Amino acid sequence: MDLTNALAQELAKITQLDVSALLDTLETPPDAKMGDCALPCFKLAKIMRKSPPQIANEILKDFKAPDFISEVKVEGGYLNFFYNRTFFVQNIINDCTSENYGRSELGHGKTVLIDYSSVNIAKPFHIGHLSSTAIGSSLYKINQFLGYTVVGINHLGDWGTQFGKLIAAYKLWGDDEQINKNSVSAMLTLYVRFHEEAKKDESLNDIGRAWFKKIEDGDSEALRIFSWFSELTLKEARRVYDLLDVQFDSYAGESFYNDKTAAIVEELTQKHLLEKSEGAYVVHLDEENLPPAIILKSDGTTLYATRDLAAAEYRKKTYDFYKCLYVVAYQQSLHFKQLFAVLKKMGHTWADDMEHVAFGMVSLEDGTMSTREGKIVLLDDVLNQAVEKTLDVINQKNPNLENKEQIASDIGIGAVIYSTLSQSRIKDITFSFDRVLNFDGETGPYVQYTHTRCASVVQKHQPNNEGIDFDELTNDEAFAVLKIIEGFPQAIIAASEKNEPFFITRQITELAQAFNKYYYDYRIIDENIQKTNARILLAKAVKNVIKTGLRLLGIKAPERM
RNA sequence: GUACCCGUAGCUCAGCUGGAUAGAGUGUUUGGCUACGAACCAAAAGGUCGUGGGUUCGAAUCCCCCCGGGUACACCA
Repeated sequence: MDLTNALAQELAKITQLDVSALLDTLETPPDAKMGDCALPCFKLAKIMRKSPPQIANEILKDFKAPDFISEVKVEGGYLNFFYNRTFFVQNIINDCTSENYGRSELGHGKTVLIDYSSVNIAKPFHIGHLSSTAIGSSLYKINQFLGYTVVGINHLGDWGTQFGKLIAAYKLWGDDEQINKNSVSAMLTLYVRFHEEAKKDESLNDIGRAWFKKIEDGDSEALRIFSWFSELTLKEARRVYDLLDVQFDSYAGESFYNDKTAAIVEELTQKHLLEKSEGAYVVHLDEENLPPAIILKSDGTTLYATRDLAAAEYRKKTYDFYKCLYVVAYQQSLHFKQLFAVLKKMGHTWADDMEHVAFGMVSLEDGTMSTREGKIVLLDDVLNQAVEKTLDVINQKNPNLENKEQIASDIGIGAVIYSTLSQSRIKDITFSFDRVLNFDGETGPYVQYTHTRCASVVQKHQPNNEGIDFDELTNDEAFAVLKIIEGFPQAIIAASEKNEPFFITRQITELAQAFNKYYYDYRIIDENIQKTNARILLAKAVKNVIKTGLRLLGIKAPERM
């Protein structure tokens, strides 16, 4: 039962206003002491031509408090309602101890596509890739929890002249043993060396282009080398994905769409959208106030945008998505605007169902990252350091803990994921080890710690059938905890609508804070069995909601730490 | 030059479609482990919400002008 909704319906009877209008107007007071729900009467003042306090008093006079409201007060122009706490507690507590609390069938029968992480073949996995991976993966879990059918797509960066160059470098200086041993870092070394030498010797670029042509033409040697590189890269990526608990349903990348671009060019031509301009073929987007989208280069070859058009059509045809999300850094926002605009020009109204889920860029304290210059922080290093630090902390605080390595991994990696999902995605991040490895305050370990506290106290309690004294949970501190829990399902829906996993991070962090306060002010297990049962129920609820929230972020919730 | 994004406490960030005294964390100073986990809790200090206008009963929030920072803008992905 949604209390705000119920209250709006009661108020509608008196004020003759629309329930939905009242729902929009009702708000939560800034301080819990003022009330649990408030009706500001300022807007009504104009219509009713009376002062706001006067209106509030008149509504109060006619208001017959239903059983879920215990008190109503007028304060200034506000009408403040207090929930009947006993009613509230009983209403919420049973639902929220279920694993399915917050789950819904909202998205039943609808498919959400999420394009995220998108690794580049032969490029290292660095912290710049973490945002897309963590945000995308979390959105995957969130939408799935809301009943959507979700398809996770890793749109591989596996097409382009660069791969011809890489093969050329391999043919010149490559060492199989080195590559098998050091995988991506060996490939990167080759690639960097190629660029250095090409500065001195222009002809190398021609060799690179020739090798790329061979890939395009399906030359067996070129393909063999390339797929070998791809496999090695993906093997490394998959190891990281396993650590981060990230899954994909498709690895169809750029090369997959390469043979589907001709149909796009054909379609654009038939629809008279393609125009020749400065040697290239473009779609003009003047009406949309955007620069033209280049579809074919002067030499007749395709571009990234062409393949993305092909991918969009393929995805719509294959999955008939309800929504298609591109979790890609904001640097590419123009590209996506153009992509969506071209699709609309083609008559694809479903382009409105596509969305660029943009996020801020990650930079280092001494500037932007650069793969070619080797100025990067590898995700592996960050994860390893985080796990190592966790192990140190465990050895210091809880040296006899069983299964230390696994738990250190859950917490260290959780800390890293939490830190990327702890603010609105559009904000830029300056990477700092100090910040990521800080485990105090609003951090992953803090939330996990609260979870283990709950787990620990719940485990100490002997189950019984002596009954539950729900009034034990009506004090301010317990009530504050329960109100946050009550808001959890809405937070999940909001996270899905706005594509902001951070909404969940915020919700469970606030929950942990409220519970930790409660935990210090009240003893959970004491002689009074009925009261103890109630407090244990609260701990179970908190444990359950934190666990669910963490799972939606892709973070583990250990029972001990 | 054009477009988009960002600007809130020393630092990192919340603040929902406008509402009551702008909140957390961190850092600094200080207090709390002989009862369920101190990766915790509590207290102090810290703000002309970048500037200036406008709309409104009411603006951190909406609109406009500036200022500062970032990103992107024709054949890379």
